[in-house]
Parts: sequence; structure tokens; C-alpha cells
Amino acid sequence: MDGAAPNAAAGSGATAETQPHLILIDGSGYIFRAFHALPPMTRPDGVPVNAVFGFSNMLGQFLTKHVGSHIAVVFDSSRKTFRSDFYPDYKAHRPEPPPELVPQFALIREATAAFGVAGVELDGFEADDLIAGYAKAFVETGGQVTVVSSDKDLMQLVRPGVQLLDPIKQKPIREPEVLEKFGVTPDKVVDVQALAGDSTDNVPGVPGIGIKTAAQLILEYGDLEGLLAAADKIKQPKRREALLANAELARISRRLVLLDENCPLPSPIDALLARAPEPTRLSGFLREQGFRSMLHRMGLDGDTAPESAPVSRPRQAFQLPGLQPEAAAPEPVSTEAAPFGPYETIADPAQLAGWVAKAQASGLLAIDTETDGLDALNANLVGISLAVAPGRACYIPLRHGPPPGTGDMLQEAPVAPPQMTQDQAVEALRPLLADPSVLKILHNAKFDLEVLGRAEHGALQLSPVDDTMLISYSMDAGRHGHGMDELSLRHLGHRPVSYDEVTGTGRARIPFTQVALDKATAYAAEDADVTLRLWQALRPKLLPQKSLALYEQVERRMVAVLREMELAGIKVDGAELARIGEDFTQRMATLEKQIHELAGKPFNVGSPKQLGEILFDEQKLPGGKRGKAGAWGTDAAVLEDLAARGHELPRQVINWRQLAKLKSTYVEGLAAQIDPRDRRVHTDFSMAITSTGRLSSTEPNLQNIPIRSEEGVRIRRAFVAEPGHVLLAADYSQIELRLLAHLADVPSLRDAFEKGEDIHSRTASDIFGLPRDQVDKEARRRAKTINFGIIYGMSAFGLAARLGISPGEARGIIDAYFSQYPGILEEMERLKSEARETGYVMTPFGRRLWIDGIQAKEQARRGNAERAAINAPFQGGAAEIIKRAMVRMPAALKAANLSARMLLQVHDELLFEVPQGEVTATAECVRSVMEGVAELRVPLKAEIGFGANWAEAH
DNA sequence: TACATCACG
DNA sequence: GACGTACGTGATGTAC
Repeated sequence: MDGAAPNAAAGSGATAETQPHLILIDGSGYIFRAFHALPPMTRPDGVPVNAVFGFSNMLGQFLTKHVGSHIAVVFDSSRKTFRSDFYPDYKAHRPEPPPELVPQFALIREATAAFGVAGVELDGFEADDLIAGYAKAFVETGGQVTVVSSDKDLMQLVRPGVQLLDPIKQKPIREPEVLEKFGVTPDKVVDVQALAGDSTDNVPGVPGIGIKTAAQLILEYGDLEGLLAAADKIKQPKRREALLANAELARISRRLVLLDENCPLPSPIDALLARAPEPTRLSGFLREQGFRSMLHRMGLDGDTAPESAPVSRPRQAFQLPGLQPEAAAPEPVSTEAAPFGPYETIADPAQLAGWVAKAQASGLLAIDTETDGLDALNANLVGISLAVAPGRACYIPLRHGPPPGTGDMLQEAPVAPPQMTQDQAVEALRPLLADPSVLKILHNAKFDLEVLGRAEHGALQLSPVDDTMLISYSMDAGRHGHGMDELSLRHLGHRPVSYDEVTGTGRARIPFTQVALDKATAYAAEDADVTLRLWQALRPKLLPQKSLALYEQVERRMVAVLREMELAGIKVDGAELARIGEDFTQRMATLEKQIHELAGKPFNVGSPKQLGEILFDEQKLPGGKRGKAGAWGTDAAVLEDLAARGHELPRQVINWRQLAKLKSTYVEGLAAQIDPRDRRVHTDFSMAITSTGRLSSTEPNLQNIPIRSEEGVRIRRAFVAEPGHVLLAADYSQIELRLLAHLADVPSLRDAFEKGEDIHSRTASDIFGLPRDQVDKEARRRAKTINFGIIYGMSAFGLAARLGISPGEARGIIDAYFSQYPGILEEMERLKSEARETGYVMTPFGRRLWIDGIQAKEQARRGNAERAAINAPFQGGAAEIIKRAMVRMPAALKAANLSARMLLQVHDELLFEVPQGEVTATAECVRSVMEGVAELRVPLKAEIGFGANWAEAH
């Protein structure tokens, strides 16, 4: 805080009074610093404000120290700039701003205005261009300019009358500083940058040339064109070749870095005149944000009404110089929350425009869609609800018809309620939904994105998006469900109107299109309201719960990936299914006849109850056990046991059941799911169902398509590639056992994986004390059973049952296993006690998996929970690994210029549809993504196959 | 709607 | 000494 006031520094004796002085603040730089320097802070209503706070503080501090005749904060406009027109990659790999920052952009513009400072931005131009434009114009009128920024791209502007001010070091940057940084005078900076490039902005430059070399060349040849003209005379062969080969790239680079000082100026210079902030406006703004300490510091808190301070969650102590975060305050004391309703019904575009403006201003928008079905690829859009703040929500009906029973039976035709057309709503919403400065919040975003993205619904695209279901799942998997109603009750203490309440149930149920608008609004708008409030309640918990990275990097990114997969679907040969079905039908009929003869009477083979009575009551076969309901158990293990004793009836029932299962579920069930438009089946992946972090798949479930039996393989063959394509399957090999070797750090298992040896043979050798080359099939089979059993928390009893040996023998094997691999025993115990003490276990990548029942008094229930606790990190860790591969896959394929589509995920397998000519390259790309996705103590391995159908691809 | 069964990893 | 006995899913048919 020395006296490096720009007016004194720039004006060489001149004062602010005598010479015009324009201060241009680089808004993005301020925002970025403020956001990253401060811990998360939220207003009492949950809106994040740490960047707003930091920005306001920095701007306020600046104004107290520096005086200029003119001042403006210059912002980047959200849209693309003219640079991407001639070089699409420019700044293309910039990550989206973090979701907590998104709603703050609008508030920061408000803050600027509240401080009485002009805010300047222009579509199609970067802040740097506007800064260049204003600087040039101002200098031409004889004024001085100070640009508050440390961005090196702005150094090209330094000249007599124009200087930069480093906002962190409070140090002016003039010609000597530029010379030090670039090795050339400011007027040559762009030529140096053209050669050196800039990886963060994707400015290519000339490969192999950095700033030092570039400066040397420019000093020698004057400028870029001079250098390129003389390039063939350069002595160093590498440098010469690089320059000759990349001359055009260098010219493009120069255009990219050269600021457009002739850009249009959105406000006249007079509009940038410095003026004192209007106290009521400033205090109003600060009070709205809850910035009490700042109000106080500025002496603006004289007669303020009591209000609550923002909730601050300082995580690590960090302060900007002269900038104090607000004191930590307790959770907002339940100031009476906004009521849930009444909500507004929107019938015309003018009304909607008001809501769009509100969302634009707040930067936050919760959205929910109402449809006439749960199948996102087929359901029709019935209405859209929006929420912009707690309690402020509306419903836009689009396809509501007359409610039932309206209209006169005799004459009057039933009348649909007033509503705007879908086109009107879609066009009003489209810019808002795409606006990168407005965060869209949804619950189960994948569904709404699929519905709104369909062409017949206007092909709406939403970005950026947060998903409250996934936020909840990231922290609380296994703890409870993640449906909106359940979360509302749990976190907001509010039971929303249920769907059944508005549509009725059973025979009396009416389609949502016929629900009267007042009821529909009460239901639909409330869902958007609840979604917004859930976001406010849950989103701030991600960081302290250490689940933020998982949510941001995995779950949030999975939405788009799964959406593409569901949309793609997989082709199923319906004619082949029909042939299989006929064959099964015939064979079942034959079997049924035999079974009835063996039973001595006809009965329903599909009825376990009737079968049990025949087997155990009538025929008195041994080994019958009754289940919960008192019925005889007749599952495959029981029947298999009887069959092994030579009984024919159970054998044939086993065969019949296999065919019945395949026929009903996979032949008929699947055929019914083929979409006639593309002859493909489109599953719905559920992202927040499992207790371990796995996906699940429904309608149809494409994660349990048969493969293990010969008959099953026939069904899998009906999953085919389009003509000219193949299916490519990539499986993680032994992923859970690799995680076991990693987590328990087992030297022998690590060694086996490292060397690519058969892991079960290694285990057999270790626990049975056999030399590696003397492990026979039976020993390997036993070792395999125990290896998998371990991951499932199996007991000696269970192992005995599986291996058909006595519990004593099984105990001996388990003892040998744990004495060979003591790290595994330790890890099992550690997981049980972690679950007991905390209620959860962690996956290797930081997902918290809650274990239900771990504290139960009933031994059986607790035993179940302990086994779940042992299994969860392995199953969950594997799920994490494949999800990470999936979120990386689309970009990797694109970068390799491959057009393969990812179709399915089956827990440790990814299935792709690949153009025939790209198979080898795709296999390599997929392998490298899958194997490179995590660094464990053992290597990851992906096994890849391909073929005309899914069976062949294995 | 509950249960049993069985398809997958 | 008894208890129960390998984790995680979803779809189907029967019986109530």
C-alpha cells in the first residue's frame, strides 16, 4: 500500500485535477482472485457470495486509494468472440466456471454499479479488446490511462500515457517491466507472443520456440513478417524448419493475441466519469448481500435494520491484503422461511419475460419439467416450472387439455385452459437456458435434459447445470433415497404435494394434461421451488464433506455421457429374437409334458408353491426347507442338489425354468422395448440408486443380458452393430481383485498383477503351498472361490457350502489365506470398524458409502451390514474407476478423430459401436483411457474384443 | 403388493 | 449357545 497511486505515477507531476486520468479495471482478474482467495460464503438465502464479497472489498479499497477522473470495470462478455471465428480452438479448453461462481457474475455487475463505477462489456469482444479501445481513445484526447491488471496479454498496450498496475503487488508496469518479461519493447510484444504461443489460451505459436528465443529472433529481424521473410536463411536447421512449416500458424497466433483497439466502445467516454457512490444504493446493496463488516467499515451502518450475516465457512485461513472475510456466523437461525406457494401460473409470453429477467438478475434458476410419462425419449412435454428464489416459482402449462367432466354433455365443447404455445415458451427460455452466467438447477437433470433436448420440444440446451439428486448421492449414497420428495422431507422439513394427490390413483387416475391448472401449478412449481431450496441446503455441504471433487469431476460430468448413451441405444435383431422365442416355446412344451408325467399330474410348473408341494409333500424327496412364508424352497440350488441325486423331475424343472426366464424377460420383454423408429433399445441408466456408486439400468435392464449359458449366448447374439460397424467390448480385468491387492497392499498379489500372471493360480500356490507350475484346476477353482468370497465378506460356512467341503476344512483354507495375506485380514477388520464408528466406508477415490444397519443389535442384520461394509469399497471403487474412464472417453475419442459411440456400461465393461475401419484405433484409444484413469499399486488392465454382435465381441 | 426366482457384474 | 451364513442390482410370474 505504498504511494504508487496511478495518477501520481503516470502523470509525472500532473494531478488528477489537472489531467484527465482513466482507470480501467480488468473485471475478470478481480473476480478470479476474489473467488479463489476466499472460502465459500453464502447469503442467508443460500446464494454463494464469496466472489461478490471479495470483489466489492477490492473495488472499495481501490477507490479509497486511487483517484482518477474516469473509471470503469471491464468485463468479458459471456459469448464467443471474433477470435473463435478464425481459430475455433482459441480458449476452447477453458473449463466452465465453477457452479458456485456462476450466480455471482450478475451480482458482481450489480456491485460495480452500486459503487458508482461504470461496468463495460460487449458481445463478441474480450475485456482486453475493450481496454485497448478505451485506452487508445483516451490517450488520443490527451489523457493518461492506468489498466489495473497483471495479465501479460495487456502489456502490448504500454506506451507513453498508458501503464499497467499490478493489483496484487500494487506495482506499476511500464516499459522496463515489459522488457524484463518479454525481452522486447511493448510494441513488439505481440510478435513475441505470436512465436511463443500461449498454452493456457490455446494460442499455438511455433513449436519449439519459447519467449526467450522469440525475443531474440524479433530483436534480430525487427518483427514477425521480417522474420518470416528471412526464415530460410536461419542457420539452426530445427528452428528454420519450424518457422517455415508454421509461418501461417504464427500469423494466426499474432492475430489472436493482438488486441483490437478499434473495437466499438459500448459507452461513450463521458459515461465513465468518476463519481462518488450513492450511499443509499451502496448500503442497500451491501445489506442485501449481508456484508455487515463492510457496511461498518464504510460507515454505512448507521440506522440499519437488523439482518443476518452471511454464513461463512472458512476452511483454511487465508486473507487478501487488507481484506477480511466476514466473521463466521452460525447456521441461519430459522428466520421464517418463505412459504411454499402460492405460485404463479404463466399463460402469456409477457408474463414469462418477467421471470426470465428475474433469473437473469439472480443468476440462479431451478427448473422442472412435467411430462405425460417417465420415459424421457418418448414422453411429451406438458409444462415447465421455474424457481428463481425460495418461494418464488411459477408453472408454464403447455399442453393442458380440458379437465375431465368439464364441458356440457349436451352442447358445450370442453375448453382447454389458456396457455402459451410451446414455441413461445421455448423461444423465451432458450437464451436463458444457454446463458453461461445463469446456473440451471435440476433434480435428476438427465431426464429433463433428454426431454427438453428433443427436437419436438425445441431442442433446448441447458448449461451450466447442477443436479440436486447427484449432489445428494455424492454425499449420502446408501444412507437414504435421493428422490425429491424424500430429500425435501429430510432436508427442508417439508412434504411436497404428491403426484398421486393431483392425478389420483388407480382407475381414477387422470393424465397430467388433464389436471386443472391451479392444482398443476401447486404441484409443478413447488417441485422447482423445492429443487432450488435443496440446492441451497446441500450444495454448500459438498466441500466440508469432502465430496466436491467426486461430484464435480465424476457425477456431474456423467450426465451428458449417459444421455448420449441412452440416446444412442443399441440395435437388437427382432426377427432373430422371434426365432429364438419359437424354439424356446416348443422346447418348453415338451419339457412341460415330461414334467407333468414325472409329477403324475398336471400343475403349473411356474408356481414354486405347487412345485414344492409335489416334490416335498407328495414325493417326499429329502432336503426340503421352508422359507419365510412357510413355503418349500425350490430354487435352483435345491433342485440342482436333488438332480445330482438322480431325480429326474427337478432336473427338467431346472431346464424349463431357464427357458421360461429367458423367454419372458429377454425374448418377449426385450422385443417389446425395441423402438420401432430405429430398431434399437434405449435403456435408462439410474445414477442414484445403488448403495455403492454403481449405475443401474432399467426399462429394459441392459446390464443383465444373458451370457453364462449356451441359450443365453443366443440372446446376446441378437444385439448387433449397424451395417458397416462392429461392436467393441472393453472389460476391466479382475478390477475388484486389483483393488483388493491395492487397498490391502498384498505383495504377492501385486507381483502377480504386475507380471500379468493368473491371479487365482497365484493365490492357489500361496495358500496351498504349491509350486506355481503345480497348481491344478481344482486348486485354482478353490482359490478363485475364496478370492471372490473375500471381497464379499464370506464366512467359513459360506465357503464350505460353495466348495462342497466341511466348514472345518473351509476354516483351514481361510486361515491359510489370511496368514499368507495378513494385510487383507487387517483391511477387512479396518473396514468393519470404520463402518461401525462412522457409519460409512470410503472408496479409494473418496466416495462416502453409508452402511445401513451396522449398529444393529440383531446379529444377523449387523452381520449383513458388516459384509456390505467389506464389499462396498471394492464394488464402489471399481464403479468409480469406470465412471472416470467414461467421462474422459468422449473427448479422447474426439481427439483421436474417432467416431465410435459408447452404448452401454455393464459395471466393468464398456460397449461401443465402431465403424469397421476404425476398430484398431478405437481399441487403442479405449484401452489407454481405461488403463490410464487411475494410478493404483497395481496396473489396470482392459481386455478388448469386437465382432458383429455382442456375443462375438467378448 | 410381497415373495421367490434368476439374469448380470 | 444361538443366530445366520457372499456383495450389488432389475424383471418376471405367482399368490395373496
